[in-house]
Amino acid sequence: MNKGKYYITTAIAYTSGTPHIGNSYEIVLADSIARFKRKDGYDVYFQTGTDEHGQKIELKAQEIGVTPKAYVDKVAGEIRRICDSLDTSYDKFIRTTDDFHEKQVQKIFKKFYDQGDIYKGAYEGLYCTPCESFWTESQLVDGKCPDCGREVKPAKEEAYFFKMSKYADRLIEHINTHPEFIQPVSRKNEMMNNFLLPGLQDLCVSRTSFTWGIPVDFDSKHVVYVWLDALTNYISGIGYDADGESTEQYKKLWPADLHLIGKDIIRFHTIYWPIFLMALGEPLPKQIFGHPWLLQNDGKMSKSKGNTIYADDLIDFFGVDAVRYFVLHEMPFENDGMITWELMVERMNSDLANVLGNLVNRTISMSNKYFGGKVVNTKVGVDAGTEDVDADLFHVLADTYSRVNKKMDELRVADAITEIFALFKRSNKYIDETMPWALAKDETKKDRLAAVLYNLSNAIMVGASLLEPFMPETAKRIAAQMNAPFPDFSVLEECAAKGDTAMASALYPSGNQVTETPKILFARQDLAEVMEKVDKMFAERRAAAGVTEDDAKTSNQGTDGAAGADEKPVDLEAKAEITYDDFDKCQFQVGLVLSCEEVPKSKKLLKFEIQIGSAKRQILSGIKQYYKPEELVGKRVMVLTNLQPREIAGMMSEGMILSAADEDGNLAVMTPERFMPTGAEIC
RNA sequence: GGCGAGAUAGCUCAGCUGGCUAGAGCAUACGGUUCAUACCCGUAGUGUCGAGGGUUCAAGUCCCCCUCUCGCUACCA
Repeated sequence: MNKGKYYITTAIAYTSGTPHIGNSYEIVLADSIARFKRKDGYDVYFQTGTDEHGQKIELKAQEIGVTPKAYVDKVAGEIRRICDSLDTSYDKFIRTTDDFHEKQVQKIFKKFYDQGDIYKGAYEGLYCTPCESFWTESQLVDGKCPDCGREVKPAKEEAYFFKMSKYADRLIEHINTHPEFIQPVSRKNEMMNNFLLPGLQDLCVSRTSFTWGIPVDFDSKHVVYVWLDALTNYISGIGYDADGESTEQYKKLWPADLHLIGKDIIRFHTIYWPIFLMALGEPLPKQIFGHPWLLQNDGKMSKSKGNTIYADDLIDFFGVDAVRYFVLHEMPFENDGMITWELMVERMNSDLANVLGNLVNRTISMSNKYFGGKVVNTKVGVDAGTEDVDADLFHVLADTYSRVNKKMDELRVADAITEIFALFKRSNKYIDETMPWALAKDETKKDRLAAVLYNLSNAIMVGASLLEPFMPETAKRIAAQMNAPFPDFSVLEECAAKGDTAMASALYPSGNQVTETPKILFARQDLAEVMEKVDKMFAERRAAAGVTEDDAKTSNQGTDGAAGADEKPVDLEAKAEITYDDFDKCQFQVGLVLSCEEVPKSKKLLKFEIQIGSAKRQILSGIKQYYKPEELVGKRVMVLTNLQPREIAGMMSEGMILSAADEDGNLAVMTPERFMPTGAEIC
C-alpha cells in the first residue's frame, strides 16, 4: 500500500571536524523515522549531507597546508563513513560543493537580486570598519556602532542584503495557522517573541572577507552567505531549478515533510529558510523539528578534556544496534539527553540483554528442547477461550502497532521504542504465567505447550518487525533465528484497525522450524571491565595527543601544552588588516583587581574595581558565568584602558578586561606571565 | 533586562480542561520460578507533589507571591 511520498532531511553537517556521538545522534533519529515510514507504506526519500563552505574551513585547510576542497573531501568522507557505520539508510548524501548545488545557489541568488529581494549594500555611513560589520539605522547606539561604540563610516566593502521584512507578515501568518510547523511548540514562541514580532532585520547574504564559498556569479568579489548556501541543499538535492526546469522528482517530493535539525539552528530553519522559499514562490516545509541535544556527562561535549565519545567507540564496545537503541531511547522529546558509559552499559544489560535477548534465547531453546525446533500452532487453550493470559497477550499483539505508530507521528521516537519493549516484557511475563517447563512434564499438555511456544514465537516476530526501523540488524538476526519473514506493517495495521486478535495471533508460519543453535543477541557487559577498557582507551588517546592526565583533569587551567589531536583550534573570521598606527591607538595596561562583585540581576556582569597605576577605575565585564568574584580579587589582568567609557546596566564601565575564549564557551582572563606592577604598559 | 518553560519517589520522568487511597521505568529489599544470557515474574516501599498565601465541597492540577533551575533573546566595551 502506498501512502504517498515522505521527504525527510537532516541538517547537513559542517565539515569543520569529526562529529562526536552527540552530533551523530541526529542522523540515527532521522533514519529511524525514515525506515519506519518506509516500512509503513510511504514512498520515503531521506537526504543528508555536508555543509562545506565558509572561512572557518578555509583557515583549517590553510593550517594543515591543503586546499579547502581537499580538506572537505576528507572530512565529508569521514562523516559519510560514520553515517554508514550507524547503518543509516539515506537516499542521498548531498555536499554543498556539488556542482549542481553550487549552480542552483548562484541562480537563486541572481533570481532574488533580479526580483528585488536582494539589494546591494546601501549602507554607506553605517559601516564599522574595525568590526567589519554593517548596521541598520535602528541597530545603532547613539548613532555609533553597537559593537564597538565607534563612528560608523561609509561602506568600504559592499554587501548584499535580503529584505526579510518584506515576507515577515506572511511568515507570522503561516506559523500562526500551522501550529505543527515548529516542533516542539515551545520553540515557536521563542521565534515569534524574539524575532518576528519585534521586527525582522534584513540579512546580509554575501561576504567578501574570504573566498571559500559559492561566488556570486555577477559580482565575483562576493561569496554567498553560508546559510543561504546550506539551506538550499534541501531543494537542490532533489532537483530544484530556479529557472523553472525542476525535475519530476522535485515536483513529487517538495515540500519536505520533515526537516530534522538541532535546536540550535531552529532560527535559520523557521525564519530565514521559509522566507527564502516564499521569495522563490515555493511551498514551505510541513514541519521542522528542533531536537534536543545528547550530552556527555553533565556538560556539553567538549574535545578539550580528551574524553569525547565518538560513534566509533560505542560501536566497537557495544555494536551498532545497541548504540542506536541507546541514543534513540535515551533522548527525551524536549529535554536534553545524557550519555555516559555507565548508562550505556545499564541499558545494554537491562533492556537489550535481559529483556529482549533473553526472551528470544529462552523461547528458541524451549522449542528445540521440547519439539526439536518445530513451532506448531495447535491453538490449544486459545479457541477454548479459557486462557485469559492468551487473550491478554493477543490484545497487546494487535494493539502495539497503533501505539507505536501514534508515537512516531508525534516524533516521540523514544516512547515508540518503549511501546515495543512493553510487548517483549509482556511476552516474558507470559512465559511465567504459562510455565512451559511444567507443561512439558505432562504428556497430556503437550499440545498446549506447543501453542504457548507458538504464541511466543509469534509475539517475538511481531515485536521484531516493529523494532526493525530502530534496530535493523537485530531485527534481521531475530528473523534469521526464527527462520521466518516479518509480518508486514500493513498486516499489523489491519489487525490494529480491526482489533483482530485472532489474526494478530497467527502471523508466524505454523510448523516452521527455528534455528537449532540460538545465538546470544546481546552479551551482558560487566561495568567494571568496560570502564577499565574505556580508561585505557582515553589514556592512550590523550598520550597520543600529548595531553597529560593533569591537563585533562584541569582543562580550564592555563597550559602550555603542545597542540594535540584533541585540541580544538579556534578559527575566526578574519577582521580587516590594521596598520601599526591603528594598533598604537590602543593602550593596554596591567591592572590589579582590587575588588570584584556580582552585578545583581545580571546573568553575565561582574563589577570590578581595578587599580591602574596609581588610579582606580570601575570596569564591568560579562564573565560572571566563568569566575566567582573572589577568584579574581588580587589578580593582575590585561586591560584596554583608553576605550571610550560606556554605561552598562546603569553603571559606568571605564575600560575592558581582556580574556581568551574558545568555541565551547570556555573563557580565561589574560594575566601577565610573571610579576608586573600595576599600570605597566602592554605593548 | 525582555519573553517562555520547569521544580513530583534515590535517579529519569508521566500526571489533559481541578474529583476517589499520586503513577511508570531504572535502582533497592523481599518472595516465587528454573526454559533462558545469575535471567524472568511478583510484592513492597518511602514522596510536606520547591516555599508561603488564596479560590473551591474538593488542588500536584486554578490565582498571587517568593526561591531556585533551564531555554531563547538582549546585554556581556
